[in-house]
Amino acid sequence: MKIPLYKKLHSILREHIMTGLYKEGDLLPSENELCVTHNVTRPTVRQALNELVREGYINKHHGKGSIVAIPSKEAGILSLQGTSSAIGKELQTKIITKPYIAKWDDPFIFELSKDERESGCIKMERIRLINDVPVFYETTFLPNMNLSGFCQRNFENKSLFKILSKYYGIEIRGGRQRLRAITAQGTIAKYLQIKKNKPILHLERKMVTSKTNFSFYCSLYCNTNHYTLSGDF
Amino acid sequence: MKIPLYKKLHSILREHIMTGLYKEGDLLPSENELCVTHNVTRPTVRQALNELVREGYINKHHGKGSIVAIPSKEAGILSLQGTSSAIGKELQTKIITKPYIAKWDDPFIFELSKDERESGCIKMERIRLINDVPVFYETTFLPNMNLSGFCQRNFENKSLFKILSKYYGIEIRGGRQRLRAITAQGTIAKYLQIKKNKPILHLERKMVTSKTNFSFYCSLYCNTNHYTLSGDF
DNA sequence: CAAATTAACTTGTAATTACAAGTTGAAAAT
DNA sequence: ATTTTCAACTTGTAATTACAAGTTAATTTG
Repeated sequence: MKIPLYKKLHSILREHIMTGLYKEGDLLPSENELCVTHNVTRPTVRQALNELVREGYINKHHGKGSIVAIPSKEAGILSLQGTSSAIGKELQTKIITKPYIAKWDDPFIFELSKDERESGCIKMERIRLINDVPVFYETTFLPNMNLSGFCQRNFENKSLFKILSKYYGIEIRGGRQRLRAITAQGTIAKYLQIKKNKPILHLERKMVTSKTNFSFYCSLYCNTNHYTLSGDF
Repeated sequence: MKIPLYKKLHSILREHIMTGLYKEGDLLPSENELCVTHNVTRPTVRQALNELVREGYINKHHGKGSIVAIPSKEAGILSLQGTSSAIGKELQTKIITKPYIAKWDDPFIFELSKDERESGCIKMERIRLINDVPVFYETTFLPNMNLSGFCQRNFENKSLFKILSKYYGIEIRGGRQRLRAITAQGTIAKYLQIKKNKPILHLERKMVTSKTNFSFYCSLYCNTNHYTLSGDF
């Protein structure tokens, strides 16, 4: 396969930033230095750097250089946040049903392209717990396109985003989300271990990725009693 | 003033798209044509077009051309969307309490800077109705900084965003939002004309603007029975 | 010594050239 | 008439050159 030089350089530099070779606040090598070390010309280097700026990995300063930044990831995507207590330590992911190949629901929560409909659907149900208390009940839907070995993977306590990024080179580029407040009933109340008619949040989300025409979807029920859904934009 | 050629071209083309000279779906003149008509070279044209792509005004297709698109504005900000019926026509805004100067709640829903706390608060309560049915109950909090005549303005059926943009040159740049599902009680149930204990959505939002150190806030209760909160990211 | 200058960096803008690669429709072959 | 081929578009990638303009630190000047 033929990968453009600026894309190669871009992923090399991004890798160096992500692995910590270049740390936050560091000055990246100058454009001319990068030209020499990677044997390309300045327009090519600049194309790679512009991508990094766009993604938030660096900030450029006229006359000074490129400074490494931490990209504020998942902007706009709502994610969990503790209301008061510390969060992050005791987050668990429990698999209810492992990924399996199924038909798309009809009608589906979002409009599907012909390609997506024809390729079928990989479905998967998970619960997220904080301090052993269930907070999310999430159903994920992925089109069954070039995801070899996906169903065999172990998702227990692993991030779907990271797995898609690491093993399939798929990054989230954007998407659409819809929110409703509903009351917990039957299965959902059971999974979230709350009483019937308690208010919960229902979030339907479409994720558009870096892989052309590849989107995936999720339907998520959240008990917002102790934690909120929050996000930057 | 010295404005780069690619920026000039960029704003010319953006203007043409916004005024409708190039409509959605139209094919933009080719890069070489733009070179001739604007008397610049292709790298310059491409730089201008790349900006337009980044902003969502056009999509480029290898071998084909640049197709005009409508940028999905207010990305990340959740806004109202009808579930089925047509929306947009029958949206009303009703003022519950006109803007008035008050003290900030303590504690406030977001952390405030010293400047904000000292300047005091402009408070305002509104209800949004669709087809005469209340959907939002919204309290807005603005720091009382350089907003001369704000309390005297008429907000009935007017967009706060547009007023801030038009009369004060303030544009929304980003922000943070938090979501919870709760049950309607007392005042809120009354304003939204729903029964007690019905599930509603509570959204707390901080808006960061183009004016340095100027942010404003809102607390919003939404009946998501017939309409959802939705947004792109 | 302190201030001003300058030289040596940095990124920003821009023209020029060349070829690769996807798209489309007209011309040629079947 | 239908298919195939191809020429004429389009955008994508990349090297080269040149100068403008912001930043920094060493050097010169007062």
